[in-house]
Amino acid sequence: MLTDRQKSILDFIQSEQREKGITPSTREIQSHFGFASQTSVMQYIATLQRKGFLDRHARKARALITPFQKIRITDIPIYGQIPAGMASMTEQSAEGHVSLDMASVNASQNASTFALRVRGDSMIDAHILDGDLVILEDRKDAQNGDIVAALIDGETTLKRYVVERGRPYLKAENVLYPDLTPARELRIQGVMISLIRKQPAAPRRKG
Amino acid sequence: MLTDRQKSILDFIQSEQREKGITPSTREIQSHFGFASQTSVMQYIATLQRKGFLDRHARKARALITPFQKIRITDIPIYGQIPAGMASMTEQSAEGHVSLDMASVNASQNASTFALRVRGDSMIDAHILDGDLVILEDRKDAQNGDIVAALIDGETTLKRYVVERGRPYLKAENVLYPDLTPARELRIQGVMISLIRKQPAAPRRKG
DNA sequence: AAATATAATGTTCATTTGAACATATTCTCT
DNA sequence: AGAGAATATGTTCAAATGAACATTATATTT
Repeated sequence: MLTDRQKSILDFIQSEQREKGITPSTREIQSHFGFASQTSVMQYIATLQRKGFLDRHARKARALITPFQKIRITDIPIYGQIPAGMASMTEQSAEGHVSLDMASVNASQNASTFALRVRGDSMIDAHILDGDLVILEDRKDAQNGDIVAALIDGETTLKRYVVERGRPYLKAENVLYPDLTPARELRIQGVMISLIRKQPAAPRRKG
Repeated sequence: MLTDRQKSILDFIQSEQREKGITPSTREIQSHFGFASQTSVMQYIATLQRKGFLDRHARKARALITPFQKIRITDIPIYGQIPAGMASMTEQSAEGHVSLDMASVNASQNASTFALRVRGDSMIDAHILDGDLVILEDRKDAQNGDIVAALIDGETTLKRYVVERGRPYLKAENVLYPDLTPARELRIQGVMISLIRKQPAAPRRKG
């Protein structure tokens, strides 16, 4: 799709954008590649733009827009504990954010996502540990077998959603924990799509 | 920390950066706020910079750097299998990238990182599954108990690094797998700092 | 042999853009 | 009352920057 030369110009623009926070001017690109004329650069920019590898604002300074900027990076809000009620699940109550590209977490284009900090080991057999960050898609429906954040009888938990003989219940992935069958209602707040774990540093001694 | 007016100027710069991909020029900021003089803008920029809310490249066009850009988002290359030899662990041999903020993966400022796609279940007792993406810091030294990618007798694996009576070996976190004691050499290629898992969609039926 | 895409040079121009200077008003905190 | 910060104006200048024009050369494809 791109010639070697074209790719190297694009790479340069991207790396400058990354490292310095601003895109290079035509003259900076020119001098980096040792061109005797800016026109060369203008031609490369035009080509890259035509081929869709670069966007820009004409007649503005340093107004190149690299695809790197376009990698859709989402800011996912992290909730320590979802309060009982969706209304309060606003940006304000978030305890932080994690930023990453949609593709790496299975997120579909339009779905809104949020993250939960896992407390306890009730999902340990699903290899979800205390402290893990679980990323969920904001959905009200789940398939049998999905791991969901659900509001059950006024409290929110992360469990596996299981339907048996038409009746849904929440299953803990730890034999020490009981299944939760909803007395009144079972409201799904999100479906798990991904997990992020920070590996703790090794303790002084280890068995 | 910031006055209302200062905050509104910063907000404008950030929102332009987000929406258009480039930061506004002083004159654009001027006209947006209806200032009769650019000097006002220059003063705000100086103040925001002094207070640490804005960075910039002096004497360059559209060279403001907003904190939003500063969330250091790293592109971590993903290797399917580390080839036996560090030389070939270049960007070229990467099978993809994951982009996320350093803070979410425990990465220290200067360390270089890479990711490995886990194959097999030899680390399942450490809750690392087949298909998981393990993020490692590019380090040659490890502490007893760290999970590492290591080159042992010519092959690379992900195992726990254990030192016993002064002798290091690699321990699988699965009783079905044997410990690996290096016959010749044990070269550490990286220390695990984080893990990313894509949760597979629930299968049709689930037990 | 003709056509087309890629790659490069040299020059000139108009506009965009950041920067500096002197000055003034309002507000808050001593 | 006075100091200092925040907010604002008006003007001028030099440098940075994108854009256009005419030309040339080398590949690759038709």
